Amino acid sequence: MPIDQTLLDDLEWRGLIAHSTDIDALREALASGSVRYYVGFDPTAPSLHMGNLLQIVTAMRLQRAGHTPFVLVGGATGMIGDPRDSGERTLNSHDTVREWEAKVRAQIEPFLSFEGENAATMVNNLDWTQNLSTIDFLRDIGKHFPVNRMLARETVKRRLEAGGISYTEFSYVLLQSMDFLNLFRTHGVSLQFGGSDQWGNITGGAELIRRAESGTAHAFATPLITKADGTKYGKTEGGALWLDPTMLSPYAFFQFWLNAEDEKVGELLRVFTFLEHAEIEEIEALTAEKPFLRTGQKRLAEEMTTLVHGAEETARIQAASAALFGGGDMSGLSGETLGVALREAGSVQVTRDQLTSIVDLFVTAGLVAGRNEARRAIKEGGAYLNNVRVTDGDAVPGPEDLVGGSWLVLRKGKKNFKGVEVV
RNA sequence: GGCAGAUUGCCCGAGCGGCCAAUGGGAGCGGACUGUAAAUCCGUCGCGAAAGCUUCCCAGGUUCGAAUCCUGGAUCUGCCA
Repeated sequence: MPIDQTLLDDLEWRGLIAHSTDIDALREALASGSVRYYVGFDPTAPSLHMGNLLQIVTAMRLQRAGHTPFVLVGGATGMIGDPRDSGERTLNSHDTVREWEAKVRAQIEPFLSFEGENAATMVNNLDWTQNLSTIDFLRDIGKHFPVNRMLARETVKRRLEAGGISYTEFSYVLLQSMDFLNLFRTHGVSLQFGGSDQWGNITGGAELIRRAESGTAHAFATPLITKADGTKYGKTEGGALWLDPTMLSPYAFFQFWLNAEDEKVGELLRVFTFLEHAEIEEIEALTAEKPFLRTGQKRLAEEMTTLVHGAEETARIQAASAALFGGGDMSGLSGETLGVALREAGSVQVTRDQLTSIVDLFVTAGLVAGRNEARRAIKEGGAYLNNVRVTDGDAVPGPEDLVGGSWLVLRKGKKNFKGVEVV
């Protein structure tokens, strides 16, 4: 497979290199042949999320450019958990980690190619840690880590100020560094990348390779994706932007991207999509000129949902969004069209004789947490039945309210739809 | 091991015997504006239609009455050993 010489320029253009080791050395390495690189994912949840997706997409870029991926699922590091600012993690049980490990692994696989000259390889750091003795670990790995340097790391400093850190999490960097060293030794892996929050762990590995092997390893980190105001990105009402469709519906996933801020669309298109430079620049210009068209958001949502959930699902969601957000009057929609749309958005089934008050329907459909909240929404004028503002929450919808013969369209606020199918 | 301090709703943080379901800020939610954007402004924000019910780390106790006082326990922080 020929090596794409423009890879690093492309990564830089997209703003994907927030930190790196010697960039010229990296450029040279990437130009001279298929580089074996690694990126790791710890099974700290049953699904990957938006932050991981950025790493996956980046791994895809490198593979498409001719380099050879080694994807590490951290069966061992997942048992420990890397230190984060929010405080000490709760350790997960062996069984839980095993289970999540399998899920995460299966989730990553479709994105990479496991065939051809630069086929991807999945590795698990449990393989080289589970039989490692503590003494060997301390002698072979620990000796290369001056505690004063470890203490100076940003994450550790913040944790020390914020109340402390366990020895377990403090040691995490040794494990990840050892992973890089091990992959360097056994597979000739010479490049690691990851999120910028991992930069300390990543350079730890490069440093370890230098000390232990006198070898040269490269590394870079992708930027942290934030909202326009600098706060954390990737949150939906339901929590994180999970890739697992059972944890976050593809419809909600699509809506997340569709609602991207104007100021962020260009950046998101650059880092997350495979669109060509010219096309992105064109979209950026159009977004700046006519933001109300939301061209960038639509394209972003389409690209991302297609990547994660497939083209068919994306087409269904687009049709659903068009139906639901198309306009005020629903009466013209057929039951079939509406049914498809509402099943995407989320719906419940109710039998004809189970039809209850509008308040209860909002609760049943899961649009609100309780009847109080439903009544509040109605009082605030934020509750709609078939796109008509609800004034009397105690009213019970009758046959004349059924759109397309069997559907009630509930809406809370501007964009939260749920369907009730009356059967 | 000793001493001191802390623990309040999703988060931060007031309250220090009745007027406390608990000030304030943030997040969230709704409305207005707009474009299913941002910013802004307004409203809302334990459960319950209401009466009322369950809350202020946990378990007891004092009191007519406790988030507020006492006892024991848990966890965290600091200082000393």
